[in-house]
Amino acid sequence: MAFWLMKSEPHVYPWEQLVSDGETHWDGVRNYQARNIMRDDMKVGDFVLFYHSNCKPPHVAGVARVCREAYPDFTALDTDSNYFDPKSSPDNPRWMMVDIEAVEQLPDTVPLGDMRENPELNGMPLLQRGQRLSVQPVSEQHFETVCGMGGLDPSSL
DNA sequence: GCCAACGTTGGC
DNA sequence: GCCAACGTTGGC
Repeated sequence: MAFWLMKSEPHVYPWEQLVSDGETHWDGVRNYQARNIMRDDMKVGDFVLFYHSNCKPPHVAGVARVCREAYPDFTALDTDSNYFDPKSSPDNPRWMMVDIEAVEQLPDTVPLGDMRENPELNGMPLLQRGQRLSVQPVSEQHFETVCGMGGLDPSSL
């Protein structure tokens, strides 16, 4: 069992949309490091902190779970998609995605500033300078701390 | 809107 | 394989 954090801009795909969809395919990741994490490391049942970036304030909104392991990101093959990549092909798909499902909304969203101020989160990748990865690892301890800050008992998951 | 940090591209 | 130029991310 591993723990992850995934970023989404709320005006692109908000947490509320995941709740209403139930589950979704995480298309559009075009960064090799993030792809490798999805392809090699994310397993069904892993928990995911759903993070809203590029908003005021940035915050963790809810807990999701991986419900399908990596498979080709078909938007890379779709010429009509903003995520189209001419270097990807059906025989040799360059980009991968996983599916995630909503698990629990945090009773209180957890703002980035609060996370920075919490010494229990020291070393969390999200808080490192210049961190831009849209899919990143979270330790179990940090995962539980963030849940707690959001008013969610992680042992209830 | 600014800009620091980082990733990618492409000429050489 | 180096590295300058450029594009993107994302907090502030």
